[in-house]
Amino acid sequence: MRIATFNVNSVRSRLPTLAAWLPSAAPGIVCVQETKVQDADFPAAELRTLGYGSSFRGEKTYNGVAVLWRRAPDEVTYGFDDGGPFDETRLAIARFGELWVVNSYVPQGREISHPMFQYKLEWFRRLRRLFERRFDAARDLVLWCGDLNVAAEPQDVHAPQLYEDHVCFHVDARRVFAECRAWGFVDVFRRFHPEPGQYSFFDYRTPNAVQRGIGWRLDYVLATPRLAERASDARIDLTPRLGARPSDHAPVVAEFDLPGIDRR
DNA sequence: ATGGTGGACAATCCA
Repeated sequence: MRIATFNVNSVRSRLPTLAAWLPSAAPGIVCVQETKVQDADFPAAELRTLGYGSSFRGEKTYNGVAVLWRRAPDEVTYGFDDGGPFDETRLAIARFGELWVVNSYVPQGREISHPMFQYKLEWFRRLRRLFERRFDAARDLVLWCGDLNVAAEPQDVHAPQLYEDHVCFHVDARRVFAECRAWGFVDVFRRFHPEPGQYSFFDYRTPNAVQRGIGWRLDYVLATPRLAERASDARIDLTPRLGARPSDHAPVVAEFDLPGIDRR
């Protein structure tokens, strides 16, 4: 079972990219972020012609998450259930048999001094409490995917010394992300790629960023231990960037031995 | 120190 996460930066403008990438990459499940479309206008029919069903929650212009699948999930819920902001266009939880897929688009935070940065920190704390309430880290098969808008370690950004005050590398953002992971997640991609220079995000404003290695790892595939031990590979797929209008993010793709999920 | 590009949507906001 191949599972991917992909911040598409508008699912409608990225349809040609998806039409080229989905058949060749052939993921069974794709966690999509930044669809930037309200539900009435989501291109479900176009994705269906590519062989994928979709579950989605979006809004006009901003945010939006979707789960693309070859075999339909048993249930999908959106947003938080803790009485705080629902953020249903940033969080989707889909169950495929025993496999729980948590797809998140974490708030970027804007600036360290901006209220949205505190909102971002609180978002990670809320997500950790959601994991605590809903799942058993030692037993359940939970996959946490998405654009998490944090470079976890210095090797996850091309010039860490430049970005200590950046909302995606500030020590407070890295700490709450680490505390959320510590609930019980393994960084599946990093297990297969311990080497530096593996980035999933390249700023549009940096010319030839990929070729120059000027990027960030902001997109993650994280798994509870029982799921992580079934992983056989993970990679950042730069081929969608070969198209005419690439997203600023690249997909992260991982392979899991989950025969019961494929054939359920 | 600043601005660089791209997306949505129609003047800026967000990343």
